[in-house]
Amino acid sequence: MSSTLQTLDRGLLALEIVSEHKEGITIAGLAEQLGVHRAIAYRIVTTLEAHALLTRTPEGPVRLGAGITLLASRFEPQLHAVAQPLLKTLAKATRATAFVSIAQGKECVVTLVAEPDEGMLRVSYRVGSRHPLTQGAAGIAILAGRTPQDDDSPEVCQARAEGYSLTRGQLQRGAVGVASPIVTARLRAGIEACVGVVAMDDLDTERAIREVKASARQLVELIGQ
Amino acid sequence: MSSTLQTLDRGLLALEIVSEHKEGITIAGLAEQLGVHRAIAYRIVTTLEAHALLTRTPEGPVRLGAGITLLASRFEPQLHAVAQPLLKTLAKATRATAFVSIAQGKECVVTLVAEPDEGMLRVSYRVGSRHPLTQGAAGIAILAGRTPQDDDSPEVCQARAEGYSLTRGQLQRGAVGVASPIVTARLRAGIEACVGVVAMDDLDTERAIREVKASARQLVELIGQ
DNA sequence: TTTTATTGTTACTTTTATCGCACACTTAAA
DNA sequence: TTTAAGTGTGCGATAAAAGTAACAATAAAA
Repeated sequence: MSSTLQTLDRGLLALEIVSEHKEGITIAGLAEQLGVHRAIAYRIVTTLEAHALLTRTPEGPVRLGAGITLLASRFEPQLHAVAQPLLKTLAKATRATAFVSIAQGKECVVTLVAEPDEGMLRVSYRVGSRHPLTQGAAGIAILAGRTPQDDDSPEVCQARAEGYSLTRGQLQRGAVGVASPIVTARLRAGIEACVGVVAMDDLDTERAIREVKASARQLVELIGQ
Repeated sequence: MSSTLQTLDRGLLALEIVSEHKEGITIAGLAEQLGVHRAIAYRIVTTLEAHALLTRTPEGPVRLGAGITLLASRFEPQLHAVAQPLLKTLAKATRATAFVSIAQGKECVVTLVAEPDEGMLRVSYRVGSRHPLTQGAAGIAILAGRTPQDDDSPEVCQARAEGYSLTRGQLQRGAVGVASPIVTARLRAGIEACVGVVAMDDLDTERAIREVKASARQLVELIGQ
C-alpha cells in the first residue's frame, strides 16, 4: 500500500471544508479546522485559487470557485459512459425505466435514463426533469443517503434502514418508484445521488428492490468508493 | 506575493490532466504529462483517490471519481447565492429574463433564472430546461467560450470575436436571446457556462449586449478568475 | 520457450519544499 | 486607547517529498 502526500491531502481536505461552508470561511477559520498554522492555510488557499477551485471574496472569506464546474462538466460524460450500460441492464432486468438522479439544492434532478426495450407501455422519465427531494422514491433515497437529521420523515428513516425507498403515485398516479442511494465510504459525506426504476403498478417490487440495490453497489465500485 | 505549494499544485494539475482524458489515463501516461517520476504519480493518485476525486478502473486507467459530484452539488448553492442578485440586476436593466446556463454533454442546461418585475408579458425560461449547444444564444456563447475548433459554425466564430451571441427565433418564434460566455483566465479551459437574457422581439439589443457582457465579466470576478 | 517491456510497490538517500514561528499591518470592537 | 481578530510575508530548521534503484508480477514480443 503506497502512502499519501501530506500537502496534497491537506489541500483536498481544505477544499472539502470550504465546500461545507456555503457562506464562505475565513482563512483563520480554515486553518483552525485543518489544525494547522494560518500561514499554511494561506498557501493552500493560494494554490487552490490558482486552479480556480477556490475564490476569495473581496471582503475576505473563501468560497468554492468556478473550476469545480469545469471538472463536473468533464465528469458527467464519464459517469454517462460507465453508468449507461449498467442502467440498461437494470432496465432490462426489471422491465422498468431505470434512472440516476442527483440532488440540486432542494430538488432532485434526473441525469441519466434507460428504458426497457420490451413492454407495450412504459413510463418515460425525462432527463433534466426535477421535483422536490421530499417527493418520490428518488428524492427520498437521496435524503436517506445523507447523515440522519432530526426532521427526517418516517419514509426517509425507513429508506435509510432498508437501503431503498419505494413510493406509489407520489409523482404520477399509477406509477411505482424504487430507488437506492449511492453511498460512498471514502467521502466525508454522501454524493447526493441515487439509482432507481419507475414503472406502472405492475412492477415486480421484490425483484426491483434487489436489482436496484445491486446496481447502487456496482455504481459505487465503478465510480469510486 | 505568497507562493504556491508544489505538491498540491502538482496534484491539482494531475486532476485536471485526468479530467481531460475521458477514457481514462494510465499512471505512466500521467507521470509523463506531469513530467515526474512514476513513483510520484502513484503517490499523487493514491492521495486523490483517498478523497474520491479519482478512481482506478480494475484494468488500470485512472478516471475522475464521484467526489467531483459532491463538490459540484455544494458549489451550486454558492453560485446561486452570488449570481442571483447579479441576474436580478441584469433582468431589471434589460427588462428581460436573465439566465445562467452551463454545458452538459452536447446540451445546454439552464441553471439560474431571474425575471424582471416590470412588463406585462415576459418570456419565462425554466430552470432545468435544455437544448442543443448549437442552438440558441446560450449554446452558441458556450461554444464560443471554448478553444476554436475547425468545425465551428460562422455564428460561433462571430460570437467568439465579438464576445457575445445574438439569436432570433431559434428556440422560440418571436424571441430574441443575447448571451456571453463566462471565460476564466486561470483555468486551462473555459468553464462551459454563459450569462444571457431572453425577451420578445422588442429587446433593446444594444443595451442588452452591453449589460450581458458586463455581467459575464462581473461573474468571473465573483466566481474566480 | 526466452526475452523484453510495462506495471505496481517498497526501501533508502538526498535535497528541497514545507512547516511553523515571527513580525508588520489593518480593521473593528471594547 | 487597548484589545482582539484577521491578513499578509519573510526566514531558518527540518520533516516531507523527490528521486533514485531495485524487485516481483504480468503481459507482450521474439
